[in-house]
Amino acid sequence: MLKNKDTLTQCSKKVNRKSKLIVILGPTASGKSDLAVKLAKSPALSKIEGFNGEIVCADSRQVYRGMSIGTASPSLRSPGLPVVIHHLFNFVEPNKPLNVATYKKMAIKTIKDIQKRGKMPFLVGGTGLYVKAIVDNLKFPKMEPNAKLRKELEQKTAPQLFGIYKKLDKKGALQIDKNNKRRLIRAIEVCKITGEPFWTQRQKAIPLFDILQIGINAPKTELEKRIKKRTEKMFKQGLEKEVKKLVKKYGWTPVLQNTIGYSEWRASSKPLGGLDFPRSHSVALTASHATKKELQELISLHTIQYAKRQMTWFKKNERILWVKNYQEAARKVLTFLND
RNA sequence: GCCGUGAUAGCCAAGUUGGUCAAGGCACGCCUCUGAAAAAGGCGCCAUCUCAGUUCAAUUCUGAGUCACGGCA
Repeated sequence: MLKNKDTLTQCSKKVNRKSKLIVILGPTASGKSDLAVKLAKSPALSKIEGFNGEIVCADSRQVYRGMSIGTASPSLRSPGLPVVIHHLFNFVEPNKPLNVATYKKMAIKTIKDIQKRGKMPFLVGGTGLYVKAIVDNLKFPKMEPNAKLRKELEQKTAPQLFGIYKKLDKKGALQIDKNNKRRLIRAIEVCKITGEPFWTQRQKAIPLFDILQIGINAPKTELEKRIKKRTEKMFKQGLEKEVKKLVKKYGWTPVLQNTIGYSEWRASSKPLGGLDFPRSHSVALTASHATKKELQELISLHTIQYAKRQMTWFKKNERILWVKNYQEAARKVLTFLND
């Protein structure tokens, strides 16, 4: 049954069919990376001619160099798994932040290149916006962040910023998050420099690829358990050393300050009421045994919270096919490829 | 055993010289998302240790009890 269909679609494929892209997403610690590797090298799937996967990162932190342990980079995972080529991992200095728009350009270029070589790209990661940028082909306002203007606007209060924005973009003002300074600043930035209202510049373009989105998730309690275990493992793998090394080399860059597993080691990192976190944790970089344990708990908590936020993002995406295991995923991939 | 201090949400923690009391913060639940996204922001949820007294009215004042912490012995 599939064979007949196959020959039929084979023809049209060459004419105007978009190239295929498989997206694997889910919350942190759900097992995306392992699943992707297995799918990419699956013997069952390799029967299909030309099927041979390469992985492209869709994770806003795994792109940075030297942050392997804290971001659970695939480079140090599951030594038993087959070797698959990974792209856009571990390649940016943590003092040169990468943003969505730049990421999108690079990812698309990488995906197209993989397709050109006759291989199947797997976009793998948990950063909702990054995935969306590719899947929905988001068209970002062509306006690079302006550090000077941002600094200037940063001094103002949210109501003040809202006042400014209202004058520049009436329609946008009705919808924007009034209390969110970061968004207001970006919106003003775009309006001021491009001379056009921000809201009309947020657009989607025609999708670039024929996309299958596979989501993997676990029940909440199980995911929490896995996160705790993984955090413990990070400490054993030498997270402390990694953090120290990075801080020594780059200082507390915005990236390091904004990454779970790293920021917690910082002196001024916010203590947590619920955990009764001691002030002494400000000496985290020379942490005592007790403090380290608390630090580990804090990192686990932050990771669990992050996982929930990720799910909030993914829940909305109705095109995601949620699977429980490799078999289910493999079946979906097979159908997708034969389609 | 005696003296002192305290007891407010799952945790931390304000004010009320008596007026439907109940600020914050964290956790927890839900959500928003177009160049910082592991970011930023929004909404929701939960409370005065027990018993008695004074009073029109007690979370607040008084007494006793219970528990906790500190000191003395």
